[in-house]
Amino acid sequence: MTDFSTAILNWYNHEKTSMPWRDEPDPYRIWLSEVMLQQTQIQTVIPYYLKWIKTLPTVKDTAESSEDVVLKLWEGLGYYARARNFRLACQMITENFDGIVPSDPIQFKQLKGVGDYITAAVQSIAFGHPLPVIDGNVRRITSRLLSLPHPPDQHNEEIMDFLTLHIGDTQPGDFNQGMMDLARDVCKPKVPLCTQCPVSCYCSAFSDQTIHRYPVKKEKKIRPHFRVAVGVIWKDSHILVSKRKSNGLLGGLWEFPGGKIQNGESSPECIQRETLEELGIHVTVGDFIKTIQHAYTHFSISMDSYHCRFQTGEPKSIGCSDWMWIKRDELVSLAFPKANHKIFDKIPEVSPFEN
DNA sequence: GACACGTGGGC
DNA sequence: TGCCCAAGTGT
Repeated sequence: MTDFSTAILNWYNHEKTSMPWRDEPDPYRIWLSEVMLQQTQIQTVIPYYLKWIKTLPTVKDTAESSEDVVLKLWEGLGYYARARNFRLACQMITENFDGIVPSDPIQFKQLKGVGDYITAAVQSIAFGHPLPVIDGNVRRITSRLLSLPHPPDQHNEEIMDFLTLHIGDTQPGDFNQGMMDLARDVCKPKVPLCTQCPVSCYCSAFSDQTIHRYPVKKEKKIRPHFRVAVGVIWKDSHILVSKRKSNGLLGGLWEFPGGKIQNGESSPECIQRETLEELGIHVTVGDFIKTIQHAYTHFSISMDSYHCRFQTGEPKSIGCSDWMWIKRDELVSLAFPKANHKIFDKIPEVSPFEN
């Protein structure tokens, strides 16, 4: 136990904020919270976490659930592979470990969606293994403590050495959470509150008055912009939705058929081409509905939507994993990316092609 | 090691 | 408004 680790633990025990999974004895629930917290802030996670443990309270429940149920619970959280992998990992535990979350870090890390961070977090918090977590918060605070001269990704070894020196073997979970909480609440990205920091006396950047230089930033990349067109395809009072292939962007979620607009192509032409390519059907394009702007992390889109009338062909899953005709009111029960809800809100109860 | 992979909030 | 940031993992 070093003076530094004592300062972290004292701060943590005094300032500890309440979260539904904090002091939770069940490794499954701690693990679920860590999966949801990847690249996602606490206030966003809380309602999703509570809904999940109410619906799927144990490893066995998640292992026996369907992918659709899991994606519906995750709808709006983003990074949907997390949900698919967590379900697969629970199935692995049911089959190989008798439904018990492994307390051996080597075995635990074999599970789908479990990397260095999740392993260290769950194994330290739930089982007391002295494994340091390295997340975005820890990288930032360590960059400042040690005045690391390059972006933190290039200093993994120094960061790990520093944490290994201080984590101790009596309260590794509290130390890890203390480091993350302190970095989040005090050693903030833009305006660090150094006067409130219990470890400023150990901080190289603070003593040099160069906090603002750290962490050293990587060069940023430009994000491409895509134009997309989709059709709300009517056959009598039903509309057609297709399910995206289960890997890749928004994998396994339902959407309106459509795709990227090609050079020189109009939105209606794009919809006719995409519905033929993806589903093997012919449609006519009717009234324009609206255009939606949506920004993802690595690209942005503008999406035109049109009412369409189904003409000929029997839908086939060519460029998608599934399709179905649904009534307008059934749409609310489906897993849907947020952008498509904005179109859904504009859809009338009855087909615009009815008399 | 670089890139794909979502979404909401802050300023 | 546009850009940055947030409890990472898989390929």
